[in-house]
Amino acid sequence: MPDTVRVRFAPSPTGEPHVGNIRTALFNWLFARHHGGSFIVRVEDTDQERKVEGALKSILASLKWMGMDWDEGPEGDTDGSRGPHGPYFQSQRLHMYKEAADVLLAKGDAYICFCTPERLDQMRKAQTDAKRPPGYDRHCLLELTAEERQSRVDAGEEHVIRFRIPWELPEVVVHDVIRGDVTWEPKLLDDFVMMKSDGFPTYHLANIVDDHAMEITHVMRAEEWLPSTPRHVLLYQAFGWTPPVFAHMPMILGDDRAKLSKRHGATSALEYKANGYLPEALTNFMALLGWSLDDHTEIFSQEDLIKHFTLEHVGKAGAIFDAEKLTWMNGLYIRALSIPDLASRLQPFLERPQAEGGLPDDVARPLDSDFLLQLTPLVQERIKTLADVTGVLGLFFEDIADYDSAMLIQKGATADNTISALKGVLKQFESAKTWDGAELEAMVKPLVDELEMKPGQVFGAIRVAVTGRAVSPPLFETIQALGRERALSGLRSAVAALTAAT
RNA sequence: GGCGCAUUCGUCUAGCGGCCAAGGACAUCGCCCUCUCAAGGCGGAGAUCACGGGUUCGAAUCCCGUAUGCGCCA
Repeated sequence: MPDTVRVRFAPSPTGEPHVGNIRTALFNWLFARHHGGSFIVRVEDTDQERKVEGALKSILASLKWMGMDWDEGPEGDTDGSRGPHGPYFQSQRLHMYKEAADVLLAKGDAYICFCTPERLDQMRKAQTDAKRPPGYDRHCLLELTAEERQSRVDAGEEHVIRFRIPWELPEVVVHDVIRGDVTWEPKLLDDFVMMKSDGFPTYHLANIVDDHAMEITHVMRAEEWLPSTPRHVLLYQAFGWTPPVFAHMPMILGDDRAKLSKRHGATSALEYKANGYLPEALTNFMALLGWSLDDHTEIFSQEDLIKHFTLEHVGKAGAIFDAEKLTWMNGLYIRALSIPDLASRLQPFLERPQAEGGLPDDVARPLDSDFLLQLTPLVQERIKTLADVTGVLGLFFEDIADYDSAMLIQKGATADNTISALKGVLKQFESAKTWDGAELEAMVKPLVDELEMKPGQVFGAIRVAVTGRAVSPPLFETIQALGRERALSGLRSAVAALTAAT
């Protein structure tokens, strides 16, 4: 590899950080880190119409959340000054595009066009009707003299600048690392607009000018950009610049194989964060969307990814975003976390407002972190996302839920022996010297034999009595965490309820 | 409509001419473990490698065509 790899992630601040874009960022970032190169963030904000307030902030936050740091790019949301090739906001580099356009104008590789949208529509319609491929007919290049064009510009007439595609060339080929050589006929490409009438460049121009100025060595972007690449190659040729290496990565699709979009579910990286996914898991999962190392390894730390990521292993076909597999992987990562680490990640999810999935609002915040530390082992292997925690641990913070006393009677048990069991357990627990799960369990065991019941019948009854639920973490650890008072009162009300019912 | 890319189990993929009558993982099913729920272990089912032609002693792997899907432009 060349000594200094320089790659860039070039988001438009027009919306949420789409996982497709974040995956592109990840591949670029991994490539840079693998080769010891630079990762540059450049903000492509020339489309003022589509600019969305706060979008850039979310995009940068996503990168940071997933541990992708950049060597050059924005310092904050508006300060594009980190690095020697700035500014890194395209809206602050307009003069460079203007100068570049003037160079091509002077060389005759570009020309000024005054055609109105109405005329263009008419032209296209005629072409379509004649079953010919639509494309600009070079009206302003062929029908107008240079002097005419200049005088109309001087008169202040609205105009755009078009790139003159070298139709005389037999072919233009794009060398793509992933797909090999892809060839186009220049005749089939039309003279695209590179400068709009408002003085803003189009994507094509700005992109090439910046990639060249920023000394980008590898352009890695989604496959949807492949069709515009021949135009870019032609631009590089017109400027006399060496193009970067291109690599078009497979797209991320929804379950209907169409480009992943909002109607397929969560598409923003920050949504996954809010839904309780770990950045480690998302990173690992996304890396595997279009890339793989071998036939058996699939769990990769960020460090592993950096070590192994190469373009040779990037696939060609689009990949469906399988949220189920992501969820499985997230569970795996949760189980691998240390208890203190997990506890601190869980805390904000429990402390969210109730309406957003947190504990009931009458539970005091912040939560006691020692208590949470004690509860964490009980959830660790029972949740797949951090957001699942409320469902599992809620019972430790709420009053016992109302339940039908019939729930106390387990399969194969009777009201009578269940009452006896509960009374026996209550008596034992009341006499307990210490409140330790293992000791409490040892007290219950003989009772089970004595009553000739199955362990599950007794345990199940106790579970419902102390939690109000049929499902909970392991019983005696739960009872220990619940505390003596809560356990005893649960047992008492259970006995009372059952007795009253019979 | 034009151009381009892609096509291996439902899904993510391994495979770069013989090791493949195709391997792993998710999901699914069954069994084991077990106080519930999980987690974990074991096992099953699941792909005529889109289809049709070539090339070759030999093709999932190379070439051509067709189909389908997707993308871009309009």
